[in-house]
Amino acid sequence: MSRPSTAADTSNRILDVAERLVKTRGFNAFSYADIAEALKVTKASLHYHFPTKADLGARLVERYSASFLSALVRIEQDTLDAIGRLNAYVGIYADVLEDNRICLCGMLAAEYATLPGAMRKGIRGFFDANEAWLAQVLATGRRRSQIGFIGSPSDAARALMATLEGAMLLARSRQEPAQFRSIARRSLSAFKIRRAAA
Amino acid sequence: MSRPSTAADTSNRILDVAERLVKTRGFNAFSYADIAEALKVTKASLHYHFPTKADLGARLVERYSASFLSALVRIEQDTLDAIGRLNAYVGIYADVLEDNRICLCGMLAAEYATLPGAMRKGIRGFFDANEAWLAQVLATGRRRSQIGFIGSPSDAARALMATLEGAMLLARSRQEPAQFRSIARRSLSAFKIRRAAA
DNA sequence: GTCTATAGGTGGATAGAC
DNA sequence: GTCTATCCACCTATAGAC
Repeated sequence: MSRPSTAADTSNRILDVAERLVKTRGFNAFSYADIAEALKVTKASLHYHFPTKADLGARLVERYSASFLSALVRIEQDTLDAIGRLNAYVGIYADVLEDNRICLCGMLAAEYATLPGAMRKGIRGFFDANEAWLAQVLATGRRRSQIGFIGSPSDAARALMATLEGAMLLARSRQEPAQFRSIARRSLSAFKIRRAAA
Repeated sequence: MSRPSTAADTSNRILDVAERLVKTRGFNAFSYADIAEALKVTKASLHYHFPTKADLGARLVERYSASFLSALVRIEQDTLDAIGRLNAYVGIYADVLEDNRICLCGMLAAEYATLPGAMRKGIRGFFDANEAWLAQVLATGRRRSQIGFIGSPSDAARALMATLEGAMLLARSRQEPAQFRSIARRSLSAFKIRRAAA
């Protein structure tokens, strides 16, 4: 049942390794040699698929963003309640935190000043799309009285994103993934409506 | 009035440049050559003051941590109100965000997996001390009914730290420092007690 | 304390055979 | 598409003169 390896397959395997390396070490702290060793190919082969590291990085952000956004679409289809949607959103982050990794775009946001233009643009796009999705979930949830919060949906969305990204950084440097979940739970509980009577 | 330059002076000037570079580009994305050029000395001279880059990095975290903590002590002396103290705390972060910089330890937290042991230890110490200070301010403020929040002071402190660190990342990658202030204001307003009657 | 000079290694990237 | 071989720039770090 093994089919011949295609360029797309190889490219994706390269991106898989690169993504893991960026999430753990950062874009500036891994090399083609690292990927070559992991895949048991030579550096020259990698350059066939991604001529420059900037190409690789740009494609990486693009793929990560697309996969993240399609997960968001799925959440909206599968879950109708606002709290449920927010829980699922946090769940995506929580999954990443395993094995000493953090959000790809969170890591790249730290390295932002050193990255090529295409990557920067992709990172901004990721955060913009996340914010837009979250804001829409929050606005809808408030309109339906499923959640409550002060201020604009965009402001609340931004604050939640910032908290989650920061919590990943903090939790990883302390080797305490549980702290991420604790902070996330706390942030979400702020949206819960306290019922008037028991 | 110019006194002869001492080793301590030179070391501090080196650390000043290094700190700026780490805050903007990260520890892995600057070199002795960058510092040498900025200070108009040779790379070899730098190695006299800091034999290895790991030495430089460790000293950097140490100095940053000490300076940050002494600022916290000053806040506690100068400001008695909990809200005032939290505002001053946020102010320290806000100042850093100028010129495309972020918190030194926030940046290093992202690069954590690639850093030498001494730096890692220093970063953990920074976050631990920050959390302890914040938790104490929150606990005291709640006891005096100056602020209100749910859960333990430590949990609230961690969440606030995470939000501020994440907000710096986000605001910088969007070139929108105002978004940091907006998120910070929002976080602090959650601690404000809503008075029963006007 | 700062310099010149250089070692020894690794980075991204290319040429050309297969 | 993958390989061998190689280039050149840059990195951290050291030796030794001044």
